[in-house]
Amino acid sequence: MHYWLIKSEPTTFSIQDLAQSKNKITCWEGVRNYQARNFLRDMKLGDRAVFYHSNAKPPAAVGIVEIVKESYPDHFAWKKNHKYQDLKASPEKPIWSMVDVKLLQIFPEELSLEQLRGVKALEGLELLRRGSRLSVHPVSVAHFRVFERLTKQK
DNA sequence: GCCAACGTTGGC
DNA sequence: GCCAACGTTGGC
Repeated sequence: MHYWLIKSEPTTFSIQDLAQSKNKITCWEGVRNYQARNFLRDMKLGDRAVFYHSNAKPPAAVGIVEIVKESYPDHFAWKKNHKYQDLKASPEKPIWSMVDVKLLQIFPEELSLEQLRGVKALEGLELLRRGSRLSVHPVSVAHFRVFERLTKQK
């Protein structure tokens, strides 16, 4: 099993929105960065990911999701006038991928970016790297365990 | 609203 | 293939 971190702006799609989705499952559409897309394609059934609210007040890790469907074409890329439309994509040449994720847990208390930066055991986490913008990236087992431990302490 | 740190585009 | 210009992300 592998672990990941996925970012979403809560004004676009928050973890509360996920909690209210049918079966608490959503497709993770709209990734338009090749590196992030490639990580989506590496995701396997049963993998878990930290759900992170970017551009939020405060930015914070807010819960855990499970991958319930492996990568498949992101059809929003050829949906006319859609905000995720990419004119170079088509059903024959999808370019972009998405996965389905299911909510496992909403943290009882958010783990703010500021708080995470203070955790020594999280050193090296991509999210905390200066200038990091990757909206999907791997998290080591050790780092994932730290998130679990931090939520239990509450 | 500012701006650093990217990633992408396109001229050459 | 280089790189300037531009657009985006996302913390602050």
